[in-house]
This record gives sequence, structure tokens and C-alpha cells, in this order.
Amino acid sequence: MDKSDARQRIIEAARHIFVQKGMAGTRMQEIADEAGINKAMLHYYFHSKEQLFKLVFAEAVKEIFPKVEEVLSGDMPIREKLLAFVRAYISQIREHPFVPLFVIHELSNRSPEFFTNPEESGDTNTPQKMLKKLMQEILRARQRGEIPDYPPQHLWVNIVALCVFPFMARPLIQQLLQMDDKAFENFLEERTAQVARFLDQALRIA
Amino acid sequence: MDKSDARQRIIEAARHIFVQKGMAGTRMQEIADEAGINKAMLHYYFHSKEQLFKLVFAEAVKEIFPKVEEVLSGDMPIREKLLAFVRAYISQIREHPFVPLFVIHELSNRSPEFFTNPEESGDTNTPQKMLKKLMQEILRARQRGEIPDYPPQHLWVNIVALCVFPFMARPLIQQLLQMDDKAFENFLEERTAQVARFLDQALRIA
DNA sequence: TCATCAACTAACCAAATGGTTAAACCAAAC
DNA sequence: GTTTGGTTTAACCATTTGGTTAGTTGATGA
Repeated sequence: MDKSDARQRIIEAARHIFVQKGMAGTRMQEIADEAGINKAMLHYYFHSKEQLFKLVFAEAVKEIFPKVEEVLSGDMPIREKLLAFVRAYISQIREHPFVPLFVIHELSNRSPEFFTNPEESGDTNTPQKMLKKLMQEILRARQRGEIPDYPPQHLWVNIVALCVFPFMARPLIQQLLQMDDKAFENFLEERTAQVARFLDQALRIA
Repeated sequence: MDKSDARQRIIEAARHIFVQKGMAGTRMQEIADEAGINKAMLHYYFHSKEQLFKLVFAEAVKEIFPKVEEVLSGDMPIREKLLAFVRAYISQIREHPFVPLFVIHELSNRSPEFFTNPEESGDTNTPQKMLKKLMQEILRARQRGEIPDYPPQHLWVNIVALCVFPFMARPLIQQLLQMDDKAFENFLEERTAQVARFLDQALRIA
């Protein structure tokens, strides 16, 4: 069975509107309208706005956490690995362009433990642990002289910034660089290659 | 005279709360409380929430637009100029760490022309024009072989991303890299030097 | 001393909003 | 056919929220 397809429609509508307008800016009525149902149905399936929001938010967090374990856990040289990460991550974000801003904005006024994924709490592959491993890998590569000696945390933040920022700051960028929508789409097309190249240069040893 | 200091207190309170919670998440009552006045006073000085918001927002936009004309209009070589920009811009953002996320978030649901600064409309030094000049300068330097041939727009976005992203994504970064507040402050201390170095490397000619 | 006017307040209002309720609908089980 | 139980709805409710009003205060100037 569909397990009631209204439920699914609600989730999709909620997701669409929450991501666009944020928790505070979203009206339950608007979600109901977009899902094509009565407002009371929202409370039938999810009892409160808060609960519905948490569900959407948790989903969103998963979408921006690097789902790139294969890339990071492979055993290629660090430089290629980081470049592969860039490609995989940009492509992932591109499928959910508005999610990073949404997550970061909502996170900014909430207690930090709000987004520890509770479901897979026993899992050893939590993003934090994966990242820690990557940091160590970067350190080792650095000691072996394969890349310049950037502190791993800065290097990591640099990479993520290069990947994610253009999606978050789209309206600002378009305004400042006078791009219309088509120009910006084109800009995004080039983006993967350009970030990869920029990073590649920055990783060359002196 | 003070031109009524209540007015000033209102603006400061509004700024504080709007920046933290966004337009939709802000309650007029909360602003009134923080300003230590009656809610009706808000409407006495600024007649609507929208108007008060616009004022705060316009102020905020100015704070994140690069106020670094001296740096950009100087005539040092492009590489040093870009490095000087990084230093000046990070230091500017550091004084208003929450403003970039605020502006970008509010911008994301508004018509793009919302933030064209109307006051100095006759001014020739609008940020767009300054940027255009910088783009051309980058192009020329590139043709002269002083820097690698990154498309100027990508290079520009890269630089801004490296400067601004850590401030916007602070809670995410702290969570993922397991930094407490002190560790993050320390991270920011190092940031200017690290971004400068990363950029410097990326700008070396092959 | 009194008129004036900006600054200020308490009380109030209408609309919006998250949430509830009681009843209706409707397909499957008996 | 009737009962049953999940699904759906219209109407309703209490609170919140942006905004207003009518009136008070208090300093200034004639």
C-alpha cells in the first residue's frame, strides 16, 4: 500500500516550503494548500508544526552531509581524493541547491545538539568520525610532503566553502556580478572544473 | 540633542533581533522589550515592521559589501591586492559575524532589486562597478601571465567564499569538526593567515 | 500662566495562526 | 446490510501578533 499517499504529499509540500521560507516563515495553511488537503490533516499525520519541521530538517541535514563515503574511504592519493570529493560534493549539492542555506540558517538559532542524527547512533561511520579520519590522512600526506602544510581543518573548510558558498549566496552573487539566471546556470556548469583546478593549484608543493 | 535616544535604542534592538532571528522570526514586542519601551513607540518612530526591517537590512547590506575601496583602488600588483583584500574583508566580517547569513537568508525570498542602495544612486562607485573594474584588472594580469588563467568571476567567488563561509557556517563547522567555542575562536584567529596562504598558492603561476 | 507639541503609555482591535473537535465518509470485515 | 476503523472535512477555539487610538506627560515658549 501507499501508506496513504497524503502523508507523502504532506512531507513533500512541507519540505518545499520549509526549505524555502524557514520554520518561522512557514504557515501550516500553505503546506496544506500545496499538499491539496485540509489543514486538519497535517495535525492528523504529524501533530505539530515542530514535529513536521524536525522530520524535514533531519532529512535536509542528511542531504548536505557529504554522502561521499566511497570517495573518502577509497585509497587513492590524498590529492586525487580531495579532487574527487569536490566533484562528488558539488554534484550532490546541485541536486539540493537550497538546502545548505536552510540548514545553516535553522541551525543558527537552535541548540547545537539539535542535529545529531539519533537513528544511527550506534553507527561507527558518523560524519564526525569520517572527517577525523580524513584529517589524519591529510596530516600524514602533509608530513610525507605530498601537499603543502595547511592545517587540515582549514583545508577542509576551504574545500567545503568553495563547493557550497555559490549555492548559498546565489542572489548576492548574481546581483554583484550582474548575472541573469542563464548566466548563473552557466557559471554553475563551469564551477566543478574551476574549483577542482583552483584546489589543485593550491595543493601543489612549493 | 540626541534626536531622541529612544529612536537609537530601537534601531539597535531591532538590528540585534532581526539579524539573529530574521524578519519572519522577529516579534515587535521583543524589539520593544529589548529597547526598554512600549510597543506603540515602535510604530511612533517607524510605522511598520516592514519599514523598520528595511532600515536594518539596508544597514546590514552595507556592512557586508566590501568596504575596501582603498584596497581595491590602490595600484599594487594584482596578487598583493587580492591578498590585501582578503585581510581587509575578513577583518570587516569579523566585526559583524552574523550579518552575512542574515542578508543572504533574507535576500533569498525577496525580489533581487530589493537591495540596490537607493540613496547613493548617482554615485559612480557602486559595488558593481568596482567589481567590474576588478574583473578587468584580473583579466589583464592573467593575460600578462602574472596569475593563472582562472575566469575572474570564479576567482572572485572563490575568494569571497573562503572569507565569508566560516562565519556563516559556524555551527555546522563546530559540530562536524568537534570544536568548542574556544577552539573556534582560535580557528578564526588563524583564518586570515591561512586563507591568504591558500590563495597565494593558488595564484602562483605553474 | 497657559497653550503647544513632541514623546510616551495603557488599552484595545482585527487578522492571522497553530491547533482541536465532532461529525461525515468510505472501504473492508463480519 | 451493518459494523468497524482509518481517513477527511468544516467549523471552531485560544493565543499571538502587527497595528491603532485616545489620552497623558512634561518641557518650551509666548
